[in-house]
Amino acid sequence: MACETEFLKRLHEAGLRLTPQRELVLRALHDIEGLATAEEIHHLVQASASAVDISTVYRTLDLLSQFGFVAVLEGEDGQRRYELLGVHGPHLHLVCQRCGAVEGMPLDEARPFLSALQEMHGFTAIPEKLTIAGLCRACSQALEDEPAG
Amino acid sequence: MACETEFLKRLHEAGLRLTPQRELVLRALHDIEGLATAEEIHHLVQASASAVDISTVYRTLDLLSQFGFVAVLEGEDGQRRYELLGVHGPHLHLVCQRCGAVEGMPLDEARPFLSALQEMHGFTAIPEKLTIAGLCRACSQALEDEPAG
DNA sequence: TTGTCTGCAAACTATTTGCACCGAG
DNA sequence: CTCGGTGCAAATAGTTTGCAGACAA
Repeated sequence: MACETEFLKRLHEAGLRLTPQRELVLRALHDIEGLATAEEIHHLVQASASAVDISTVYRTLDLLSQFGFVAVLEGEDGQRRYELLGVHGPHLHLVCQRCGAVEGMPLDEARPFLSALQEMHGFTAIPEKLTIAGLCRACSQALEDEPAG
Repeated sequence: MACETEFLKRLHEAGLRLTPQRELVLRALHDIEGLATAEEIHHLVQASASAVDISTVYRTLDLLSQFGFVAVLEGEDGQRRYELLGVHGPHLHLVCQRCGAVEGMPLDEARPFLSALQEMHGFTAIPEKLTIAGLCRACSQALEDEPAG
């Protein structure tokens, strides 16, 4: 986990410390390999250290997002999801509104679109934040077959 | 407001009624011409009828979104924003993370990208839900001039 | 010692729900 | 008379905050 060394460095720069709790949150994010809610992360952390409070998880996630180590996404259900950046290469998320599946899409495929945003609107998108709602292949097919959904 | 006639029709089809409260919510959405929180809508409605409760606003917004008349977006601050569809033409939103400005972008400009999603991932995006976080022209310039932000 | 970090409990906030009454068809 | 709709109040649920004690530099 090279991310841990990076984290430690950034913490030190800011006069902060790398505590076991913070390590565990980082590890949980690393293990999950994708989007996770604070509660899910908390759950995973508690498997190793049951005394860790969820408020500590929130505080650590806040720290990690300030450092730019994790992306924070607003879910359709009003819950935030967190994801460790830089582990699986830059990507954005396709979220199916029907089954909830989340597919990662390499950023390169969106590059022309993001450039167009820049050129036509002077808008610099933050791709880690980009979440696209829609229907996955399976679900759009299912809805075609049975339109009375 | 042609939308009102449409709304009435859909309500009747479902055996529901067009009440003054529902009319006011629709009018508020129409007047705002963009994204608004439930609270903002409630505020506007109360200017005409101070007794209307915010729970009624929520219930009406829910109804409108079920009918596909309004889009519901999750804001960065954990608040939902609502927008009447079909009034300003299909568009998506560019939200500046620094100043909070929201710019509308015609859907046509995103069409190639949405087609690519379909072809490469079999994913059918719901463009009304598409919110792109980033920096507007002014703010990205401001950050360049003064990187110690 | 100095300051950060933590767990706990309580506060907050946006949203949802239960319920009794009102009112249109 | 029958049901849908409303306001009110209370419940939820995710997240944030205040605080006293624990702990590292």
